Amino acid sequence: MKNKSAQCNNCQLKSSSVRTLNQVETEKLEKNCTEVLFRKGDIIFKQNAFSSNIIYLNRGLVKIHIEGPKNDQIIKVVKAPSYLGIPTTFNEKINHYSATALDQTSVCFIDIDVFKDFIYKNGKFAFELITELCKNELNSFHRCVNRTQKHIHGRIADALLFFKNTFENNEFMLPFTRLEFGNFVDTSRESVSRILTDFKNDGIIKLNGKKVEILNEKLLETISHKG
Amino acid sequence: MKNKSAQCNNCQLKSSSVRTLNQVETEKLEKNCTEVLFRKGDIIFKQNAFSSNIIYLNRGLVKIHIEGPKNDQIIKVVKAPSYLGIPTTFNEKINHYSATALDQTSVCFIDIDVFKDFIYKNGKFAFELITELCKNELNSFHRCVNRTQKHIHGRIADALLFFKNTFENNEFMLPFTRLEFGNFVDTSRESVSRILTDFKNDGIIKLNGKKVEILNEKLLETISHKG
DNA sequence: CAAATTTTGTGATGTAGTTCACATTTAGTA
DNA sequence: TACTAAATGTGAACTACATCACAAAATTTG
Repeated sequence: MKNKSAQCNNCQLKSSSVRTLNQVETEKLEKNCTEVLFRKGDIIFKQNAFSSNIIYLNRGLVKIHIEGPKNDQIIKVVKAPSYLGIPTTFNEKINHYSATALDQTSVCFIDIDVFKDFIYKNGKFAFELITELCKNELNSFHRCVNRTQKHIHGRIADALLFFKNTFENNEFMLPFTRLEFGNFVDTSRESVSRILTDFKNDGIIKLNGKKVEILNEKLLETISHKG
Repeated sequence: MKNKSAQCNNCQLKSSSVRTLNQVETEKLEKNCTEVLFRKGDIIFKQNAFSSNIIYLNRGLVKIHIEGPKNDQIIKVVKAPSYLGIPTTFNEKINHYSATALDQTSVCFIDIDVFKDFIYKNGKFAFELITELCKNELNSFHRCVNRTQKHIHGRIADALLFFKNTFENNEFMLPFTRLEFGNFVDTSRESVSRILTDFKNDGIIKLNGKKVEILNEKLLETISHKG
């Protein structure tokens, strides 16, 4: 974990809400914001710990996960640039979920009072934030429906297509162990193994450890739709 | 469906955001707001239809549901007073889910531009709204984890405790058919039947059709926790 | 109020996916 | 570079629920 003073003014990775800030506001943000680096596996914030800052993901990939009654569940995987866990920080004393870096990751910690002040005083800022929160809620509804109603083959197909989109490439390294993959799609690590080799044997993907190449995207989509 | 002109100023059921409005703003709201009554089973808004208004539930009980790949899934049951489906209306062309009245229900349709204007110009209004959206997202995460990780007995126990809380009474009428109950807890209607009679036989509830009385809340909670 | 329709309960059967067990492989570290 | 620990693959047995089938209630409607 490494600390840098933030350079919000020159930052190329502003959120749509931060882009609404004027010069004076941006300087205020800069004074109340630190950039921190995390390595793969580092915990950025932890469920049940006190929440203190608004966290903005500049660079890297992060998993958001909740300790459930049975397993750790990976609710979503977030790619920079994006806010991390506004709901868990905003007017909540403790974090309702954890965030863990899946690769080399850079994060801005923003003072929550400064952030709230922007909401109060800058209508555009509030508006952009609300828009983002609404999008998140819709996504989480759809993810939940898919999680509960699709069979494993469909859910794993979904996950592979999701990674294809986030890495913007047909070939990518899974940022997960098989167990984590299982926690992402609500199955056991054994089932993940079995289904990935199914897909490999059917010529849908090329598979070598964590390296995946999607060979037949169409078919993956069919499997996703049919559940 | 019956239409009334709204009386926002005297309304006793204001949302925390609307409570932040001043006299002038409240009058503006009143001019751009109509109250509509729905009966049990009426659709308030429908998935894939164009979304047009912010909808505030004054009185009654509503189910929010999404058509999934397999079943209709009831995402949540909302009790008045509360906003209905801000995420689905806000900056989205079409509704991502449906809302259906579970009993006699009264709803305010608020012009979306007036609503957006409040966000831009009244920081407190925006702040309250953001707080509410954050709470909703956290709830939906927890619900999703419970849905996917608990066994049916646990999920049905959860649902019964939820109704106990929303009706604020140990005795209540289920607002659901067994099929809807199944869609609420992700099972078949048959399993709902079986497990409710299990609970009845174990003396945990008294059951007569849709009428339920919780006799052993402690045990229900244990079942809920153990999954 | 009688007929038609929807809702419900319950047994029998089927199955998707879990869990267990153990052999390999891979990665981490002293 | 060897030694240890973690991650992975795969067969076999098990199980929680789903699905099917049908009878009985309850509700709706002409």
